[in-house]
Amino acid sequence: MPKVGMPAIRRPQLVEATMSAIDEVGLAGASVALISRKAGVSAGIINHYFGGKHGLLEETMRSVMRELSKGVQLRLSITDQNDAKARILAIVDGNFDGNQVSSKVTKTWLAFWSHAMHDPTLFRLQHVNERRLLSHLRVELKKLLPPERAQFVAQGIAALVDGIWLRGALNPQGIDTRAAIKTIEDYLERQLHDSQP
Amino acid sequence: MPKVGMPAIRRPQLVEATMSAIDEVGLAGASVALISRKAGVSAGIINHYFGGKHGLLEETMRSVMRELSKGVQLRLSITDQNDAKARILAIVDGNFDGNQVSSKVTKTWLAFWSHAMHDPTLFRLQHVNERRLLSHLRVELKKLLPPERAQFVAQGIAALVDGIWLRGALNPQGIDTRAAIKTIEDYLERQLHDSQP
Amino acid sequence: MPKVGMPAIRRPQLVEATMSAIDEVGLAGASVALISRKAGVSAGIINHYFGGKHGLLEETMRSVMRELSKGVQLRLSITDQNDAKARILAIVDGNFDGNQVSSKVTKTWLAFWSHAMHDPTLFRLQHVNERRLLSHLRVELKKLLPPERAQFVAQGIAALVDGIWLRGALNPQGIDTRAAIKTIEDYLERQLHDSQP
Amino acid sequence: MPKVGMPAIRRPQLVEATMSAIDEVGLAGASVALISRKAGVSAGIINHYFGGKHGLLEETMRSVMRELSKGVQLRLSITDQNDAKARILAIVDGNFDGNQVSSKVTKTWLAFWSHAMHDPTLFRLQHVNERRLLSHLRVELKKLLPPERAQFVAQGIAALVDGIWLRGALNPQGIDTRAAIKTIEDYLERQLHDSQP
DNA sequence: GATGAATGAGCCTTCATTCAT
DNA sequence: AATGAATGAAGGCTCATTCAT
Repeated sequence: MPKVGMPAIRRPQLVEATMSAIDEVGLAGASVALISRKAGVSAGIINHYFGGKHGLLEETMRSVMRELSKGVQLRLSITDQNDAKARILAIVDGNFDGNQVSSKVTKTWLAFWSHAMHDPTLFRLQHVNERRLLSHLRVELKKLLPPERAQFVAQGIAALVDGIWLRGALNPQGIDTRAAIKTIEDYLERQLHDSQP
Repeated sequence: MPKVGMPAIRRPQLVEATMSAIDEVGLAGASVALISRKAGVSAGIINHYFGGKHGLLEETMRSVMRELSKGVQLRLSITDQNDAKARILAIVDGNFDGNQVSSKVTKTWLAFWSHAMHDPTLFRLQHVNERRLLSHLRVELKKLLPPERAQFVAQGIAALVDGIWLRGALNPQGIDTRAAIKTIEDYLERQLHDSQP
Repeated sequence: MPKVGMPAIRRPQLVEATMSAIDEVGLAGASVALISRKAGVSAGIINHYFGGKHGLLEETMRSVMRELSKGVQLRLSITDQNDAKARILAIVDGNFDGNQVSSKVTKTWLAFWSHAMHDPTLFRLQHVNERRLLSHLRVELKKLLPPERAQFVAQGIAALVDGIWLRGALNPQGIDTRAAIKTIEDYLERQLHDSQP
Repeated sequence: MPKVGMPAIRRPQLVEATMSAIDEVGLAGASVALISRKAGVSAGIINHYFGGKHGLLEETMRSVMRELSKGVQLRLSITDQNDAKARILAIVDGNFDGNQVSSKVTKTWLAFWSHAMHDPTLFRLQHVNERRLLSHLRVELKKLLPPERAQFVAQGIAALVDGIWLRGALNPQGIDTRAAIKTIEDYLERQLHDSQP
C-alpha cells in the first residue's frame, strides 16, 4: 500500500505555495516550476493533484474565499442574532480579517479579480462571492431600513469594503483595518440616523 | 525618403490595439503578435516605437490615466471655482466618464492594477494617480470641513469611487453611472449636513 | 501469503487491455496509465509483470502472432495431409480468421509493423512471422509446382494476403473475408491451371 | 523588407528532414527538436511555417502522395492512350518508382498508414490515395474486361501492389522492383488470357 | 501482490526580441 | 519605416518508471 493521506497534506501545501508565488512575482510570474519549487516538490505533482495549473489556481481561489467566508461566519456566530447593526459590523470586520489583509492574500485576490474577467470558472466563483457580501448585508439592513433603502445602503457598504481594500492593496503599508472599519461604521450610522437623505 | 509623422499615427494606434486586446483576452493573452495584428502592423514595429512590450504597456497605462485626468479637468474647468460641492461632484463625475467605464478601459485598468504590484514603473504611475484623486478631493473638502474631517471624507469618497468601479468591472452589465454618482452624492451630503457623527 | 497464479490472470488481462487501447487511440496514445486503467489495475503493475512498457508491447505482439499461428495450425490439422491446394487455402483462411480481422487486432498488427522498423526485438518477431507464412505456402506449393515457380507463387499469395489485409485495415467497414479468399483462390487456380504464363 | 521566398525553401527542407527523422528513429521518435535539428533550423520555425507539428506531418504526407502521383502521371503521359495493358503496367511501375521504394519513403508511408487510423485528417488523405489507385486501374481494366471482372482484378492488383510494398518495407534489402513488377504482370496476363476462372 | 505518490526527462508550443532586407 | 524570418528561452503538460508502504 502506498503512502496514504497525502492529498490532505499536498493540496494545502501547494495552494499556500501558489499564494506565496503570486505575492512575490505576480500571477504572470507564478509558473508551475516556481510554485512547485516553493512547495519543495516536483512540478509534475501539480498535475497529479489538480489535473493542471488551472485546477490549482481554481483551488487557490476557492481556498481564499473559504477563508473569507469562515472569518465572517465565525464573527456572526458570536454576535447577538437580534443586533442587526452589530451583525453588519461583524460582516465588515470579517472582510478585514488579519488573514485577508495580508499582502499575500491581497495580491492573490487582486490577481484573480483581473484574471477572472477572461476565465469563466473563476468568473463565476468571483461573482458568487460578490453577491454573497451584498446579500449578507441586505438581510441585516432590511431589519433596520425599508427594502429599497436597505439595498442602496448594502451597495454603499460593499463598495466601501472593496474600495478600501483595493486602495489598500496598492499601499505599501497595507490596509489600515481600524480606519477601514471606522469609515464604514461612520457611513452606516449616518444612514441609520436619518434614512431620508 | 521616410514617411514623416508616423510616430504620431502609430503610437496611439498601438495603444488602442493594446486595450482592445486586453479587453478581449486579458493582459496575459495580449501578446505582441495579437496586438500588432489588431493594429494591422507587423510585430517588430512595437520594438521600433516603444523599445519593447513593456514600453507599450507603460504608454498604454499613461494614456488611460491621461484620459481620466482630461475628463476630470474638463469638468472642473466649467464648474464654479467657489462651489466646492459642485467641484467634488465634478471630480467624481469625471471618474465615471463614459470612456472610463467602457469594458475596454475598465479591464485595462484592472489588469494594470494587478500587474503594477510587481512592476516598479507601473506601480509608481498607479500610485501617483491614486494620490491625485485623494488630493483633488481634499482640496475641495477643506473648504467645507475641518482638515481632519476633510481627509476622512476624501478617503471615503475615493474608496466609494474605486469600490463602485471595481464591483462594476466584474458586472457583465458594466457600471451604472447614475447610481454610482447618486451613492456618492448621498454620502457627501450626509457628511456635510452634520459633520460630527 | 501471496495470491497464487496471479501472473496467469494479470498477463493476458494486460495484453488484452493493450490491444484495446491501441484500437482506440493508437500505439502513440496507448500510455501505461491508459492501459492499466483499462485493465482495472494500477500503473505500477506493468513493471511488476513485464519489467516495463516494452515488455508488455513485446508480449502483446507475441500474443497476436500466437493467435494467428494457432488459427492456421487448427485449420491445417483438420485438412487432408495430401490435398496441397486445400492446405494452402487453409493457411490463407487462417490469416483471415475472424479474430485476426477484428479492428482491434488489425490496428495492433499495423501499429507493430510500423513500430518494428525501429525496435530490433519486435523487428525480429515480425520477420520470423513473415518468413513463416512464406515457408508454409512454399512447402505446399512445391507439391504442385516446380520449385522456382512454387517460390514465385508463394510470394504472390503472401503479398495478396498482406495487401488485402493492409487495405482492409484502412477501410472503415473492415476486411471482407469472403472476397479476400475468393481473390486468392482465383489467383491460385490460375497459377495451377497453366503454370507457364 | 525581410528575406523573401523563404517559405519555398523552408517548407520542402523541413518535409525532407521529417522523412529523414522518421527513417532513422520512427514517427514516435521524430520530435520537433530532432526534425528541426536535422533541418539546421530552430524548433520554433515549425510553428512559423506549419502552425505546429501536425501541420508538418500533414504536409509531409501530402508531399509523399504528390510524388507518387507525379511518378504515375509521368509514366502515363508517355504511354499509348489506347494500350490499356501498358497503362496498367505504367501505373504499377509508378508505384514502385525508385523514390517510392527508398527506405525513407517506405518507412514514412508505413508510419503514416498506422498513424492515420487515429487522425481524421491523415485518414482522409490516405483514403483518397487508396481510392485513386483503384480507380486508375479500373478505368483501364474496363477497356479489357467486363465491369464486374474489371473491379475484381483492380482490387487484386491494388492488393498485390500494397502487399509487395508492405512486405518489402520489412525487408532489410528493400523492395525488389523488378520482381514486384513481374509478379503483377504475370497476374494481369493470366486474368486477361482467360477471364473466366 | 499491489498501490499510488512522486520524480525528472522530454515534448510541443508560445513568445518577445533581433536582424537582414 | 517596416517587414517577417528566425531564434532561444520558458511554459505547461505527459509519461515511464521508482519506491515506500
